[in-house]
Amino acid sequence: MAQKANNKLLPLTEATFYILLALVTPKHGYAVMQEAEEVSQGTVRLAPGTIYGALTALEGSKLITMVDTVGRRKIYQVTELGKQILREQIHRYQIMLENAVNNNELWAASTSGEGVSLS
Amino acid sequence: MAQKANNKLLPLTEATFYILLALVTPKHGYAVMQEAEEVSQGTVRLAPGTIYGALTALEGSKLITMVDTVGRRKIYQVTELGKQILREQIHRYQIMLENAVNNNELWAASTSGEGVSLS
DNA sequence: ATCGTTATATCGGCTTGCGTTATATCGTAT
DNA sequence: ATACGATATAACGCAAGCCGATATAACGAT
Repeated sequence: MAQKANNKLLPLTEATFYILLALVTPKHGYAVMQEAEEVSQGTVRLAPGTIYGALTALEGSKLITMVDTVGRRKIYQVTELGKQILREQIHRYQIMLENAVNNNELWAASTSGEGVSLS
Repeated sequence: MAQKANNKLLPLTEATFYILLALVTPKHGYAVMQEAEEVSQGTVRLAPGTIYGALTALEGSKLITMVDTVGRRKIYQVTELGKQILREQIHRYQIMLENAVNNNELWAASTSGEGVSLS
């Protein structure tokens, strides 16, 4: 359960996060692109260059591995290391959300005393 | 309430997120540095260059504004736009977490190292 | 079988963000 | 008053990440 040593690879970008998450089940680049856009509810859009660059980098870092090739399609899958990193990133998101939701000022209506007039 | 128009500024990096969050209450650069590191439980460490660069950029994007100067200290505070962006980013995190926790494969115990079993 | 269309991957450049280092100002003690 | 340590800001350069345009392969239609 030692999850402290890998922090060289953190934090993940949103794009990388979705790519890794999609590859929990094996698939090829184009499919990752589509799934990421779908599950993110359209908040992330992976351009071709983004995904293949990321895929190559991720493979270099051993977070994903190529498990098969179907025609010219390369099928990738997240490694155990990749899953671990993913879980650590999730934890980071949890910390951020805790801080955010506990910040009353952030959610309060801005009619209170501060009134910073926009110049 | 989906504010879709501001998405030019999203996603925020983790560093930027914590800076913005810290500036919900006005403070100067160095203080932001300390608070971010504290509330993030040490997961983010803002080097000097990181924070002042970000501060300048953020001011340019009108996400924060300088509300006062105390000696040579510049006191910044998040603007209403900044808060809005912050909330949108929080929503993005929520979506990511939902996807992650619902992914059973991710949390399943790995039986034997790398299962290269194709589906 | 050939052509046209869609799917899939690669390359190269541009932008942005981050960290390192250098510099200025403040507080405090003697 | 001055010197020293702590606090605060700024300028610079490198690397990473993201995207657009482009090339190649597969597939269906005629």
